[in-house]
Amino acid sequence: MNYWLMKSEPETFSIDDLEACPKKTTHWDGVRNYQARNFMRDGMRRGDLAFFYHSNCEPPGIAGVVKIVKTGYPDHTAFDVHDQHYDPQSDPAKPRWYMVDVQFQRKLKRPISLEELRKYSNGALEGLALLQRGNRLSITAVSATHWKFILALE
DNA sequence: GCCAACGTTGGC
DNA sequence: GCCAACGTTGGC
Repeated sequence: MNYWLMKSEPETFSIDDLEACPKKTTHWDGVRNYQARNFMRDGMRRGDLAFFYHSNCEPPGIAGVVKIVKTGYPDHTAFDVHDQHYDPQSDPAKPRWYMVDVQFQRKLKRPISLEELRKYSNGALEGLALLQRGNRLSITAVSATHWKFILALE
């Protein structure tokens, strides 16, 4: 079992939006970064858990927990000319971009803000990818130790 | 294969 | 809205 952190701008798609989805499940489309793709295509396993992180909002931070319920498969939005995430260089015969399905598990009892997480950047959360300088990666790995520590902050 | 220009992310 | 960080693109 692995742990992850997945960012989303709540104005675009929030944890409440996910909870409102049929079966509280959706596909995590639109990722157009190779490192993040590789995590979804090669790293994520069914049953893995991920923090749902709200980015580009006030305050940014971890809002809840989701579960990976379907492993990596081609991101069809890359094939759709009318989609915002269309990529002519991805074609169904050789897809460039992948996505997974995630299911809502729960919201945290209280959101854990980035500011709060940073307090531990030189301590218990040292090495957490989210806190690495200038990390804009939308999907990152979380160690089991860091996962437990963050949940204990609730 | 280098690297300048460009586009995007995301905290502030 | 600004802008630093940094991934990607494309000319050479």
